[in-house]
Amino acid sequence: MVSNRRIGAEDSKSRAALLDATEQIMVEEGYAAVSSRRIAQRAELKPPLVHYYFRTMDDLFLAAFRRRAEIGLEHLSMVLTSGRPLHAIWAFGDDPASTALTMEFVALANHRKVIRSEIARYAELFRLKQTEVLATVMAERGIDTDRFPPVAVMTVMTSISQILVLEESLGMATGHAETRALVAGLLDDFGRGGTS
Amino acid sequence: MVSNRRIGAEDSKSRAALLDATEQIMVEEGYAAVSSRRIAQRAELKPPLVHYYFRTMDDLFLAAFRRRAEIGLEHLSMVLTSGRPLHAIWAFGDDPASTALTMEFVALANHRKVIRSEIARYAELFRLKQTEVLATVMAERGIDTDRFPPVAVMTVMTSISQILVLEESLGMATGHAETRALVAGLLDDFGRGGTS
DNA sequence: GTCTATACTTCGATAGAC
DNA sequence: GTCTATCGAAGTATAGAC
Repeated sequence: MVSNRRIGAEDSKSRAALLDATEQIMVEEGYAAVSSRRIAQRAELKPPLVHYYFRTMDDLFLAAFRRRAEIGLEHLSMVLTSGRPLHAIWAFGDDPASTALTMEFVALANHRKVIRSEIARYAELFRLKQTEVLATVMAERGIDTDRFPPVAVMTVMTSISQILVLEESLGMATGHAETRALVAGLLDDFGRGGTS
Repeated sequence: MVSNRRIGAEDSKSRAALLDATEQIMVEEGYAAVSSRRIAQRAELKPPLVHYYFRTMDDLFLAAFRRRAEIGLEHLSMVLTSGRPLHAIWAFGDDPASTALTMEFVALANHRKVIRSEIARYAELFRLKQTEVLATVMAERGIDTDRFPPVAVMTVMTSISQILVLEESLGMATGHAETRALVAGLLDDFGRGGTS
């Protein structure tokens, strides 16, 4: 049975504060540390307010994810029209704060089923958008896109940056400097228009 | 103040059952779904038994992680002496079940500080062990290890397989087939002894 | 439109009986 | 070596006051 309880306005200041608090707790302590009480405490509001603005915790997480994903899409659009699109694509995935948050949402998706499809949907959007730009650059540089399909190169780039950020958050470092140097070198080669 | 409460034997059947249950819940529902009551229910034991065998939940997670990591190290040792070490390294990281569990532990580490250093320690161990074998193979094949440091290649391979498995668990597929084909091709090239 | 009081559930953990 | 009884804290969510 669906509840008829009233729900707070979307442009409320408190609502935004609750979403901000949610993000902060996720990054600092992990998604499992997010609870209505902790969020309210962080936002300096009363716990039940969480349920006034978001009917369930799923609704809260969904709203937090969508807000962040939309910001990311806008950011990506801006950045891809910059002078060095390849480096821009790499730098985009190499941002620790946003990657950490993304990985928390992915972990969250494992036991919040309603989150899963939304994450997958946006992740596909990001990949396609980035791949589009990458394909253009690769074609311009005369790189063999049969041997190196842009979508595969894009997937590899994303994988590397995400895992590097993830490992660094654990305090790992083995192989990181070498990997970053390797990627930087390859990006420079691609940028100059090597044949492989 | 340290509790003097008694603790169960390490070779107890119930203790092993509790660790099994912990793993199952982590994979199926995420680490946040693991609670002493849920574990006991899954293992068909009484809830307080969890605290009899593990003083705290941190102790439980630590024991679960160590047990799995040691199994992984043994598995890795066996696999690396096989006929096709490159493919063995790749296949090792490309195993969905173990990767899913690993990613849950990583997510868990974000708010269970005592887990973090243990995960990092084992992850470094794995990387060094795999890199050692990779370096030997690359040297044999005459691959330029200055331009492609084995530890960087190893980091990249691990990144790709982990992210592919992770994304697939979300229901994503964009770029995966192309990426797997690209990796397979490169591994074959490396295996045959290309110059780059 | 916003917040408070509160019900109900589940959690981790301990002491002590068997 | 295992289980019962139980405490205090924290969780989600709702009804209703302001």
